[in-house]
Parts: sequence; structure tokens; C-alpha cells
Amino acid sequence: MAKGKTKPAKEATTEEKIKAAARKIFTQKGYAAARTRDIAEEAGINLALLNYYFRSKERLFELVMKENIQLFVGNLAENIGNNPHRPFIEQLEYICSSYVDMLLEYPNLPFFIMNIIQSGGGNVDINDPLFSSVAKLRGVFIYGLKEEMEKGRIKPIHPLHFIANMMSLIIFPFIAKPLLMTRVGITDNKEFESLMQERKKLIPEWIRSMLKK
Amino acid sequence: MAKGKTKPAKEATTEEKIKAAARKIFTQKGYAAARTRDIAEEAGINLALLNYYFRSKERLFELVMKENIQLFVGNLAENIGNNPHRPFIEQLEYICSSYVDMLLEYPNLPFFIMNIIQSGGGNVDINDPLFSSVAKLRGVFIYGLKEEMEKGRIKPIHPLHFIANMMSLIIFPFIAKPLLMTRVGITDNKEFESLMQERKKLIPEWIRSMLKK
DNA sequence: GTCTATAGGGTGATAGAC
DNA sequence: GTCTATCACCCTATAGAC
Repeated sequence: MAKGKTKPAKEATTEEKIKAAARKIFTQKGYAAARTRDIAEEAGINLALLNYYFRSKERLFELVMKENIQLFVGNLAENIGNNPHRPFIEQLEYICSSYVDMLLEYPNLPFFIMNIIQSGGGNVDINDPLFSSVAKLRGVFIYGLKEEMEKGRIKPIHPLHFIANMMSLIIFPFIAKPLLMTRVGITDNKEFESLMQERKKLIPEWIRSMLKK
Repeated sequence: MAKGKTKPAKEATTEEKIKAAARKIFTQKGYAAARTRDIAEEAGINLALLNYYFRSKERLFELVMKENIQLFVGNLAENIGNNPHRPFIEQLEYICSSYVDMLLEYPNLPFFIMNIIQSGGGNVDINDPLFSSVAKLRGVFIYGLKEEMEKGRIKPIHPLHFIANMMSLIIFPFIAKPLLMTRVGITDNKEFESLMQERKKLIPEWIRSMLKK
């Protein structure tokens, strides 16, 4: 049973170490600024091994990229898609909460995504199935929004404004973190994180008040 | 009068052409991904000339960077600073309007700034005088916010949340433009721009409703 | 000032020993 | 599988002719 080529998954295998290091470096610096030597060093292995396991820098990047995109939109879209009948306001609360949690764990993800959107590393198609898994989110979530509008429960708003506002309030602080902190005079990282925790509750409230008639 | 070493500024001088090309390429791709060859080609000149006028890629970048940062925070902060007694709500409206206008003209600026914040090209000190010219904005603007809170005219809010929300709503849509457009099914650039125009009025309204007691 | 040619250094990738 | 050594290429920067 514990035979076969695949390892017992006890300790981190070399391949996994490289991938982990690649995720860290790529996510931190983007494709162009990241050097394979950095990744090798971070993984504590030789540069040649990187090309032994993964054929090239670009292949390695695309691997990391797809996993990052999955993180960024996949799980979320799936959860939304699986609960299509949850009340609109609860969907909203759920999204904010789980997204902020995810970003607290991977704070560099927004920069990474932004970087590839702007025409970053590997040949990214923004219409990739991965990205368009968000279509599910759009379908369900925007449908809920329109329903609320039609029933006259909220102020009319263009879907793009709504989506933009929600994403902005959730994601942007993580991108602008250094600027925000110096601007407001915060130096402690813990303080920033606890403020982000606050936003999990605050953002839905803010959005609700925006939509109030 | 029209003598001296400096040109009559009739046609674009070579130096200016290079700088313009550099701004375009650097702003679009960031420091690491930009190649001096791209810049030279964009400027329609030989690569050697780039090093003749500006000593190195890094010097050229720092030049562009400082001008971009100036664009991003300078003029705004100055205007705010020069009208410290304008009513709070008018400050807010003015900021949104002029910032969106500026971003419509330089839509890649947010990407550029975020890129150097994340540890981009030249040795950027985020406590640079240029950045801290924003201190002026902070000083005046946050003061206005606190005053409103003390007078009980708005709901209490942490200054970071307030600044973050304002910046988010203004800036983020320009960063996420491609994603937003596919998500909502917009293909025409003009439509996106006119939606951004709408936001000049909408954002202050949204923020006001957030702060309403 | 502007060009061609090339130096100099770094980066991704591979050959080959172990 | 893992390493050392090295190649081939690309990119920045400069030398030198015009």
C-alpha cells in the first residue's frame, strides 16, 4: 500500500520544496523580477535541480500562477456557486469574511494577480477557464443583486460599480498596506491585521448603507 | 533671449523623447520587466543615446519615478493643503473628482506605484519627502475627519479605514480594469471610462452614506 | 549628438560526474 | 537525484568612428 513511486509524504519532498519556494518568490516579486537562483536558494537546493524537476522558469511560474489564481477566485466562486439560494446579504457577509481571511494568510496575492493582469509573466489568458470560474460567481451573485433591485429593496446600481466597490474595499488595503500604514502612522503589523479583521464586519455594513434607499 | 544652451522647446528634443518613452514603458511594465531597448525603440532613437543622456537605466527610472509619484500625490496634496478650511464634504468631492480625472489620464499610474511599493526598481524610500508630502494631506484631511466626528456629525471611524476606503474606491477599479470588464461583460473602453466618470459623483455619496449616523 | 560595434556581467538552461 | 562547471543568450553600458 505504501509502495509505488510517490513518496510517503512524510517530509517535504524536494519537488515540493522547490514549488513552495517558487510560490514565495514569484508571489513576492512577480515574474520578471524573480530569479531562478533566488528560488533555488530559498528552497535550499541547487539551481540545476529546478530545471530537472520543472523544465523552465516559465513552466514553474505557470504552475504557481494557476494555483494562485485558484486561491484567489476558485474556492470562493465554488462556495458561492454551491449556495446559490443563500440570502443576498449573507452571501455578501460570507464573501467579505472569507476573502479577508484568505488575504490575511496570503497578503501578497493581490500584487501577484495585479502583476499578471498587467501583462506579467507566463502567457496569461484572462479568459482562462480558471478566471472564468468567476463567471459562476458573477452569475449567481449579480443575479442576486439584480433581484434585490427589482424587488425595490436597494438603490439601483450598475453591477460593475457594485462588484468594483466590493473588491476594492476588500482587496485594496492589502495592496496599499505600506502606504496606508505610514499615512496613518501605524507601525505595528499586528495593528494592521486587527484592523483588517474589523473590516470583515464593517465592509458588509458599509455596502449595505451604500445600497440603502 | 532665445540664446543659451537650452533649446527653444519648439519640437520635442531627443532628451524629452527618451524621457517620454521611458515614462511610458516603465509605467506600463515596471522596472524589472522594462528593457532599455524597448525604451530606445519607443523613442525612435539608438540605445546608446539613452546612456548618453541619462547615465543608466536606474537613474532614468528614478527620474520617471519621482515625476510619477509627484503626479500621484503631489498636486493633490498641495491643493488640499492650500485649502485647509474648505468644508469637509467639499474636500471629499474635490479629491474624488480630481483623482479620477488624473487616473483617466494616466490609468497605469496605480500599477506603477504599487509595483515600487512592493519593492520595485530604484531604491525607493517610502518615507521619501515626496511620499510624505502626503503628510500634508493627512494632516489637513484627517484633521477634518476628526473634527466631524467630535462634533458628532458622522459615525465614528478609524482614520485608516476612512483613508483606505476612499483610496480603494477611487484607485482600485483602474488596477482591476481588465478583470472587472470581463466579469461584468463590458468590452468597450468608452463604457468603462464613462462608468469611471460616474464614480466622481457616486463615491462621495457612497462615503457619505457610510458615515451617516 | 548620433551612430555601430562590442565589452562586461548576469540569467536561464544543460552536460556530465557522482 | 543531486551536484559542479559551463554554455548560450540577453541586457546594460561604453568605446570610438563620424
